[in-house]
This record gives sequence, structure tokens and C-alpha cells, in this order.
Amino acid sequence: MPSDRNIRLSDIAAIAGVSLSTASKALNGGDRISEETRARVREIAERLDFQPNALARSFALGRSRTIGVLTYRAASTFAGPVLIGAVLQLGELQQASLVFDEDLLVPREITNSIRELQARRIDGLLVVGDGHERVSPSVTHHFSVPVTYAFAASDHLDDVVYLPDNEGAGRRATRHLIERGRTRIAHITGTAGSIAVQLRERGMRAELTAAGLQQAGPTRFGTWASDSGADAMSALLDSGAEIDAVFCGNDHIGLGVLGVCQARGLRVPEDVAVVGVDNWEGVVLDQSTRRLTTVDLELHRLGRLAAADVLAPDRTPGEHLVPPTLVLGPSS
Amino acid sequence: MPSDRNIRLSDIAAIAGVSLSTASKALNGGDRISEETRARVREIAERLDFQPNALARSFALGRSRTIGVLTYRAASTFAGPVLIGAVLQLGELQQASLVFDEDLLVPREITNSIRELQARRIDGLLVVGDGHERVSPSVTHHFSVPVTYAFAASDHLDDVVYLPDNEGAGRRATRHLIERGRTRIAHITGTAGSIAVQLRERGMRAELTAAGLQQAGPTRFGTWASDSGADAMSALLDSGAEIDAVFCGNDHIGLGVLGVCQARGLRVPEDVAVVGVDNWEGVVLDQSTRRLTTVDLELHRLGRLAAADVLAPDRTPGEHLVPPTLVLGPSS
DNA sequence: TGAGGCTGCGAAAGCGGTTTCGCGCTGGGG
DNA sequence: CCCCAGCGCGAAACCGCTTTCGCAGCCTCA
Repeated sequence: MPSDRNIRLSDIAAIAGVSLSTASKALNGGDRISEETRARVREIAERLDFQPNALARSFALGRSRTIGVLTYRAASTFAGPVLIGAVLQLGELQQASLVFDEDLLVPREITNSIRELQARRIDGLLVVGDGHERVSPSVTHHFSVPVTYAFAASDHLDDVVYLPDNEGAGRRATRHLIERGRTRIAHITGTAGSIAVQLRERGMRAELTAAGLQQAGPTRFGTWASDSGADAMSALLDSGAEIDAVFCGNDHIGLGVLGVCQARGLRVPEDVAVVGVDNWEGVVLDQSTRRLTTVDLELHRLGRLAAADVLAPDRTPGEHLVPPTLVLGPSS
Repeated sequence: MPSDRNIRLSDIAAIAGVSLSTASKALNGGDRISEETRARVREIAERLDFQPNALARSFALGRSRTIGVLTYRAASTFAGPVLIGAVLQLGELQQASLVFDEDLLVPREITNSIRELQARRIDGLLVVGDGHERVSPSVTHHFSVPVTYAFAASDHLDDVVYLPDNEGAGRRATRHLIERGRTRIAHITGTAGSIAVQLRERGMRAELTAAGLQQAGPTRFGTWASDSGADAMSALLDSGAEIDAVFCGNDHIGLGVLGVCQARGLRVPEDVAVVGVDNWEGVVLDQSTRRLTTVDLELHRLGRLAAADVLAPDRTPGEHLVPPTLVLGPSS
């Protein structure tokens, strides 16, 4: 049962025998008030479980304690975790989220969503992309509040952007394999056009070069499915390439590669070590059944960081890369 | 660039040469106003792109246009989609979401989250569970606004609850196999204690009974991982059971079963048809690489329905089961 | 012709806080 | 002893919209 009627600040003031303004200052830590009075008011507020009406407060202060969230295909596999991380972080910061899912890639006028966000006097805006396409045109200039982009760059260089560190993922995986003593590392990945693929490849090459190694055979592109990974692995082995490790574009490919190894009697990780990307097993399985070492892009964390950034006092323009983490499994 | 200063209703009123109250009535469709005046005011508001200050409006009306969302492990695999569906639906209904992730399973006092939700004068509350545990104790009585439970029952029978129809999922899968002419259908699933498992099993049995069939062999329990499914399938075949179809507790198990079929030279779906649950491939893959027929529990939709329910004028207490959908794949 | 009802509009009181600013009181220094 | 600075407090304005209710004017009908 919620309390009969909500307690107002005026009730507290009356009981404490002070004015409204004094009571307000007492609770909000204003100056020009004695410690005794402050303590007395606070004690009474505490005792009555006083909760100031957030609506009145927002109205008076002109701050809504609401962050607008503009998403693009938020229900998709990768954008989903970013959005979840964001709304959870916003909740922890006592901010409501006003989420609108839109097509962020078309040139647009001021949409109804943007108008609604403005009318609601949001305190900041978080734009969550789909991880692939650049948000264009940037929506920043429609707002006078901080705007942060998560999981997608915008077409405006001064925007604050949070992205997974795909190059770092390539480096991390490769470094791990090198540390495990591997010297003939192959690369099987997804669609060649993907920017993520290109960045991971660059990271892999950088790390190989730093170690004075050559990639084992050319990078094999395909789809992101395990069948594609299996096919590529079979072709790779059939070509007679000598390999002792494979860096895979994602975990599905990795599992496909694992299947081929098993079928051909190659021991994992003794003969061939395998590393994937996405930590897909971590999402769905308990750790005891993990089969793959993988690089986790930390999408939840990405969402949280970007959300916190919107409210941060010191924001720095440009791209912020979220470091991936290596998740060890039995495949390396 | 956001407009210099926001237009107020008083500006509109001044330009239209009417009072504030008249302008308000004109825009909000109040009665006691002539059509000419209404049209004139509206025309001016339109022309100036007037957006009433939502903060002031909320304050005056005492409605926040914010729905509280209490989640439990929102970042988990299954609760995530429910939460995403919910916040997207709320956005479409122009409602902000105030999300707090908490442990909903412990007996609790009024937590800070609940206090904050009350202070914010939320218009309704959505409780998102983890799909397994019953929310206990029910939080309904802490609020004077509508409370809806999604993806978890509460311990209070009058609460409004939205759940996936696990029994329906078992029935749907089984009916599909029967329609495909299968008569010796086995069941391989996850942990025996799970309520979802029990319900799906019940659905399967109901459909078998209705068709005058017997289940092929006893239900085999295990974990939710593909290895477990593969082991169970091997054991099943080794036991000499004659089967022409398998209903699998989830898609991982299904994929494990598929692997065994392939290894043993069983043709799918000619010799053995396989159906899973969760539509895991749909989440992560494009349809061209789908391998499994599956039953989708429609968790996004569950979240959307529950969210819409919070704001619905006519709410009916009790459990609402969200019908699953069959997603056809090459395995049946 | 006068009473009464109906229509269209506006003045004003709210919603519940925050914040400015003025005033009385006290104490210390000249 | 008087003056003034500074401290503590409260009156009142303000945030922008909604809603009640009274009033003026007009129409209708007896």
C-alpha cells in the first residue's frame, strides 16, 4: 500500500517550524543556513521518509533526468547488448531512458522522435548504431545537450564516439597465439567488405610484424556462419598449408574450424590453436562447456561507458575505443 | 542548432490574441471553445513549431510519462530480448523507461530503487524476471500504479503476468512433426528440474496423446549445451530405439543432435527430423545458413506486450501466455 | 420585455519545488 | 556606545502548463 498522500516539502517545513526556502536549502545543501537547522530539518525529513516530488523538481530546475536514446535496429544481435548496457547504466545514474528506434542512416529532417526528445527536455542524447554503418548525417546539431554515439561513428569528427576496438581484438588474439608459441597463424573471417574485418586483420598483421612473423596463407573471407568457417578451414588444409593456429572472424567460424580439426584428427590446441571473436559461448553457455578461446568485444561495457559519458562533466571529442578482453577456453 | 529560446504557450496565446487558458484548451481539445478560435490557435502553434514543455506538463498533470522497469539480471541471454522489446515498445508509446536491475528474489524492504521509482511518480511498473524464478515477494503492493510482470510469475495470483507459452512450444513442435508424418518422436532436453522443460514435455505429451502416439523412448535430460544433446542422441541410437524425429529442448541440443545424425549417416530430415527451441540461429545468422527448424518463444514480443499492458486501460489479472511461432528450417 | 440558459472566453489558483534577495539580529571593532 | 558586516532565515517570484469557475453577451421563449 503506497502511503495515503505524499509528503510535501511544506509539511517538513511546517513540522520543523521553518519556511519552505529554509527547508529546501537544508535538504539541498545550500549555503546560508546554520548546521542546527539543517540537521533538524534533515532529521524530520528522514523520519517521515520524505521523497521530494521529482516532477516538481525537474520542472523547477529545467532538468528532466532523462536521457534520449536513438537506436538503429536495437533488436539486432550486437546492438542489443549495447542498448542493455546503456539503459542499465543510466538507471544506476538515476536517469530515465527515452528510447526511439529509427533509421539513422537516411538523410532526414527533424523527425517526430527528435521533436519529442526536444519537448521532453532531455538532459543528453545517446545514439546507438548497428556497429556497421556510420550515422549520417550527425544528429548532434539538433540538440543543445551532450550527444554521444555508441557502436557507430557519425559523419562529424567532433562527435563523441564509442566503438569496439576491432583492431585491438585482432592484436589481442594474435598476441595470445604468439605467446602460446604459435608461428604459423592463419586467418579465417567473414565478409571482406566489413570494416570490422579490415580492422581486425590490420591488428593481426601489426602483431605478426612486431613478432617478425608472416601470416600463414592469405586471409580467407566468407560468411559469418560456421559452415563457411569449416569450408575455409578444409580448403586451407587441402592447400597443404602448414598451420599451427587460426584466428577466426567470429565464434561461429571458430566452431566450424574446430569441427574440421576434429574430423581430420587434428588435436586442439596441441596441433592447432583456435581463437574466435564475440564470446558467443559466454552469452549462452555456462563456462564448463566452453570450447573456444575468444576475444570479447565488451559490448555491454561499451553501452555503459557511452551512457556514462553523456552525463560526464568532461567529455572529449573523437573516437573512444573500448578495449576487448581475452576469454580463455580449451582451444588455445 | 536548437532554437534560440523555446516557445511557450503564452507566446502562442499572445500572438493569437487569446488568453493562456483558451490557448491551452484549443490545443488540448477541451470543450467550451469555438471552432474558429481553436483553428486559429492551432494554426499559429503549427506555424511556430510549438512544442509544449513536457516537464511543465508532467508537473501540472502529475503524470511523468515514465514507466519504471525492475529487472533481474537483464544482461542475461533470455531476459535481454524481453527488456529490449519493452523499452522499444515504451518508446513507441512515448514513455520513458527508468530501469533498475536488482535481485528480485530476496525478501526485501523498500529498496532505494523502489523509493526512487515512487519519487519519480512513475505511471506504471514493469517487472522483468529471468524466466525461471518466481518474483517473490510481489512488489505490486508498493505501488499505486499498474504493475505488470514479464518473463516471470510473481507469488501473488492477482498480478498481471506475461510468460512464454512453454507448453504451447512443446505442442507446436510436436504437432509439426506429426504433420510431417513422424510417428516415433523422441525428446532430448535440458535440466530436469526446469519448469520450462516440464511444461514443454507436457505439451509434447498432450499432442502425442491427441494423435494416438507414444513418445519414442523416455525423455533424456542433460544440460543445455550441444555436447549434451549429442551425447543423448548417441545414447538414444545406441539403445536401438527406432526414431524418426527428435524434439530438442533448445537449439544447441538440436545442433548437437544434427551433428550425430551426420556422423552416423542419418539423413535429415528424411530419416530423422529435428526441431529445437529458441530460434537461436535467427538471432545470429541470416536465414540462408539456417540448419534447424525451431520454435521461437517470441521474447521480444513478450516484452512489447507486457510493456503495452502496463499502459492499457483494460488489464486482466493472471497469466497471459505469449504464443510461440514455428520457424521452418531444413531439419524437418 | 424580462428572465434564464447557453456559449465563448479569461482570470486566477493550483502543481511543488528552487532561488533570489531583503531584513532583523548579533557581535566585534573603532 | 554606535556602526556596520555578516549570518540565518523567510517572503515571494518563478518554472509553464492545466483546469476551474465566473462573467459577459446573446439567443430563446414565455
